[in-house]
Amino acid sequence: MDYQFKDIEQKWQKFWAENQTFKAEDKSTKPKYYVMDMFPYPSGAGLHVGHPLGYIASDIFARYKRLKGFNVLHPMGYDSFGLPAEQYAIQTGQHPAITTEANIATYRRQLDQIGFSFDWSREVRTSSPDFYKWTQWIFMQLFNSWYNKDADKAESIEKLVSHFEQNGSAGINAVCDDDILSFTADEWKGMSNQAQQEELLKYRLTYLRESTVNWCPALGTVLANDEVKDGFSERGGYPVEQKKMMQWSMRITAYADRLLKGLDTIDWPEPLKEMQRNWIGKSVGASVRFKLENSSDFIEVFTTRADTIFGATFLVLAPEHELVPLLTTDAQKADIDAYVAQAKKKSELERMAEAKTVSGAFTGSYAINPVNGEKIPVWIADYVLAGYGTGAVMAVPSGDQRDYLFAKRFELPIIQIIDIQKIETEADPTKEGKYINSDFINGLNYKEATAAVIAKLEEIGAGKAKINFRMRDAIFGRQRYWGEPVPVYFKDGLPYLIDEKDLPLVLPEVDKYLPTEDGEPPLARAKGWNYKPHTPPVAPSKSPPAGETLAAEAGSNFSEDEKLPDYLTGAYRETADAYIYEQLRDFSRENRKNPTHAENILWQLLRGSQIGHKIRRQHAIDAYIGDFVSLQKGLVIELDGHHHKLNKEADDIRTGVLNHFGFTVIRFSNDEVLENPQKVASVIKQKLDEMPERDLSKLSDTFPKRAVQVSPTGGDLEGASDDVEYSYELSTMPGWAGSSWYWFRYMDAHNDKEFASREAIGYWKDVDLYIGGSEHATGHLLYSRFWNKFLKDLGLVIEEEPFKKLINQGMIQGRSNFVYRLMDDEGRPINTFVSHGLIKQYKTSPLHVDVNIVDNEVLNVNKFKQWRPEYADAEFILENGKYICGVEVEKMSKSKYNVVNPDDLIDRVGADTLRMYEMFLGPLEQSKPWNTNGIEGVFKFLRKFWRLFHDADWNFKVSDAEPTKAELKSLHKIIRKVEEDIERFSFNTSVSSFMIAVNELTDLKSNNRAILSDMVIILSPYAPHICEELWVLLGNKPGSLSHTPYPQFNPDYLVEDEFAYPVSINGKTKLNLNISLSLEGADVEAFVLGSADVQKYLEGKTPKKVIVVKGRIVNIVV
RNA sequence: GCCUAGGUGGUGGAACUGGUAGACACGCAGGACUUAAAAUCCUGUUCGCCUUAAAGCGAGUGCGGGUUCGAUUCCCGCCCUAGGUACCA
Repeated sequence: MDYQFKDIEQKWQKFWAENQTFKAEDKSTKPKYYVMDMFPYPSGAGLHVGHPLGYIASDIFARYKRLKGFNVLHPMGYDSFGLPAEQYAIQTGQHPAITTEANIATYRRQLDQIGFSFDWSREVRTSSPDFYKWTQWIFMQLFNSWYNKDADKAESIEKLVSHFEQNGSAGINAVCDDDILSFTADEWKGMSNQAQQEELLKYRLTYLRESTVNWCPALGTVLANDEVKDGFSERGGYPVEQKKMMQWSMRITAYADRLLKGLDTIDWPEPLKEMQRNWIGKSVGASVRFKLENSSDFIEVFTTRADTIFGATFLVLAPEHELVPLLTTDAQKADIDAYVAQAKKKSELERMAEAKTVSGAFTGSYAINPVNGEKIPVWIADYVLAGYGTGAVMAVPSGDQRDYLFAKRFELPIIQIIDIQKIETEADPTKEGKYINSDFINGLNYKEATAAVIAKLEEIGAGKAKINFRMRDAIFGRQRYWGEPVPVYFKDGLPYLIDEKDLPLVLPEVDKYLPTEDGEPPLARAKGWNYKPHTPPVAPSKSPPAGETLAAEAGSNFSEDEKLPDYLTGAYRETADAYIYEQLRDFSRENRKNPTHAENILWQLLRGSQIGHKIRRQHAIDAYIGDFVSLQKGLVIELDGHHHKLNKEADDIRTGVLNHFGFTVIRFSNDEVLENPQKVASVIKQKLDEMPERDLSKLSDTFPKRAVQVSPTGGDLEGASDDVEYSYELSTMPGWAGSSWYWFRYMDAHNDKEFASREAIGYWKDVDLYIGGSEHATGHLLYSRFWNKFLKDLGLVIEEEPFKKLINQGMIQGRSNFVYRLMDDEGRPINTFVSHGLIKQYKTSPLHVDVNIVDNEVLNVNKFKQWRPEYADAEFILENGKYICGVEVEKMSKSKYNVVNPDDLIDRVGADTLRMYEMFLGPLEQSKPWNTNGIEGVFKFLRKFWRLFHDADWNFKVSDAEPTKAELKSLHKIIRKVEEDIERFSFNTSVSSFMIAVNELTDLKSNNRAILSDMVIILSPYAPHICEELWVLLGNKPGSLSHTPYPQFNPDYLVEDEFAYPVSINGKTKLNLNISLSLEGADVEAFVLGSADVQKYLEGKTPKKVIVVKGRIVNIVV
């Protein structure tokens, strides 16, 4: 039979699936090899011909490694959370899970028919609760960790708490927020739980912070920096604006240095490493404090050129700098205000566009240069960015071009500080030469000067060496539906982790996938979606309550009130039912012992009956604990921490419940209390004075009592606890959450106890080869490295880096074809089309034409007429009887009719041809336009290969004779070549070599079993279907090919007796001479010079010199 | 501007550490088979000059220089293309 690719391919795809041929073994004596692809987002459009490029390469590699005796893990999955499914859901109401499921089915079908050797038993989907359970779990570990700079690793938050308990904040060197408090151990213990939690949040590796975010109103979500291009969303191109929002962030900056250092240890493409280095943006320099002339305040600047400090003739602040109002003198106020207002109005784009114009304003104030006491003016200008460094620079016009232009524009002094500096027309940033005009560093070179200046600054306390990073913490949240819910709920405005037992926190159903009317994320639409803790939320790190002892230790002012009333009697009993009270009692006691700073201050003014009303602290009412409560008047006074604004909805519910029970609620912010506690106290007093007295004796009647049965088996207890509900975090995780750790899940994809077992991680360790696109350079690939390092710090994984070797496959661009429609004199189109070579003679307009009806730029005119009804009677102006189309390289997209679908090609020439052709196209890493021209060549090659095994009538026929020397030479050449090529990922050249080998064997009329058998093994990674078929025809067991050993290369077969030496004269090759390889240099020279042909070329001249490179070349110099 | 990669026939591309530039394939041209087409096979194909032909001569890896017996490969300067990035102090 002729080569029947369709039957063969279907047969073997079925066989592999049924026999799980490619299932990786969990335990193996073989060495491991982990080959992974960047898993796809299953989009609705399905695969185009560019997508499989990387998958084919990794599949060839995986199959090759199996032949080489490795236990290969080669998995595939889907990055199935994401925006497109959600956009589609918004438009159609279709649940994203359904769309995603359907798209995955399409992807799977398309992948299967290319014949990949994936271990599908390990498939992962980031949107599956089994998977995102562990994404949430890792989030929880991040929440429970802080970064210890001294140990240079992440540690558990318990460790930090125990340090605080023993030593206070002293001796902690952490990566954390700027506004951390400093406190003693006693002060720490004296804080309320609320205050402690607030403080700890400043250390956690995932934390809440008000940050300026890229808000896209059209998409209703926040975008990462790399999703915004020039002020517009990358997806959809909607405008993006800056907005302040409370957001979850990941403290990736803690790992900046390790992320940078790690790059030197991994085998990744240089451009990609460079992008990461830029993104991290480490600059080594110094921070310097410039004292203000008439104030104790100072301006801190960051500089990478501390050595130039004697050339600093002014300071420049960003217009947004916080000291600007303070610095501005009355005389300059109008100028400064105008400039700041103007700068504010300018968008990022305008600022960039005006980069060349110099503008600024003088504040009127002066600062003192710490090294020489010079008085220098302080200016503001928008070339200084608030977001980088300290938002202030010391301007050295002689060395920095921007400072130079600024100095020229505003006539500020420019001081030459290096002897060889040329500063007549522009700044000269040289580091060569010796310093002048620079006091104690005069005569020093750059290195010495930098060290000397920093030493001096440190000595006088005016600065120190500092390293600055450009990288910012990564925002970790989207106001979107189709993502992982964050395993957090809010209590009193502070975030708490849900219990690990409650994972996965499953994405709830909503009626619409849009934000709510008041701008809350879609998850706010989920009915009754609230958290019910198993125990009241207490910080996990808290020491167990130790009754009076702890209270005594806490010292402080809480002695008299501390004696707890019997909880079953008295007023407490009146306002909370017994069960809930029991639940809340410990918690409210806890709070009382650990008030926030503001609570503490206010309590000192309210306690007892100082204001004429009896006030209770942390009093339980129904399921809530009021901060301060007057039972007589029915007033609840609440103090809000700064996280409170997050939780307006929860607060409203709370207020509603309290109102229901006859309480009025008034709120103050912590800031109000801290600023003016007396005023707050007097407002409270006034309010209480106005309110009528309540009849407390009737309170127990009006209070709706539940029938409480204290039962160990639950029952009503469950029902009762339903009321203790807290609002979940409503944003979801960003797209990169699941992809930041998925390679571990493949190692142990069905584990429901751990994200992956220790044994699995211990065996597979890391990814040996990772193939994917470079578009993830600063997103996925940076975050993955971050999470990997974090998990390593926790001792959960082994390697510091996740991906040992990484290859970027090039982008496959589209190649569009055009036809040229003729226009009449008025520019109206006529139904006549002009061939590309003739368009200069006519007035035409180009139109995209479907590339599938064009073959080698020749339009199939009949198919074109059928393509669109309006072209049915189109006419053509041809050249040489053909219609030639124009060509342009563009992105592959439906609207440009240049999408080539792998399904069509597989139907036409088969998967094996497609696989080999995609490799044959060129180097894997190079971007190139797709061009189907030429696929025939590969198809012909496979037919030719098939024919080697068959006689003229297509009967299978091989000979069992001893292989000839020529056959062995062809075989061993290709054995070595393919080995070398695969190891250096040069797949295109090995396809060429296969063609050469098959051409040679065809010429030799070889059908030798031993030779062909090895050929089948070598070719099988590239064209697995045809090889499996031939393998069985050769008499082997079906399916055994994939794990059969790769043939051993034997150099003996390539040894030659003779070599055709190219003989060149003065470097120009003139002829070839066959010379025995047993001859050494001098003999070769004698042989060459003895040759009559050579003498002819020498024309009687005597050679000056003869160079002989054995086995390579002979060159004669005359 | 800066960083990184790259620039080779009509096209995709090959040439491992300096050693016969253009492998392999497409396309194109000519031919064989066929009533014809498809398929298949054969020959030629870097450019220019010369020749009936065989052969020969010259140029040639973005441009200009250099090192070398010999450079697509190494060095210097420049031009162009792609990707990244930016008032980053």
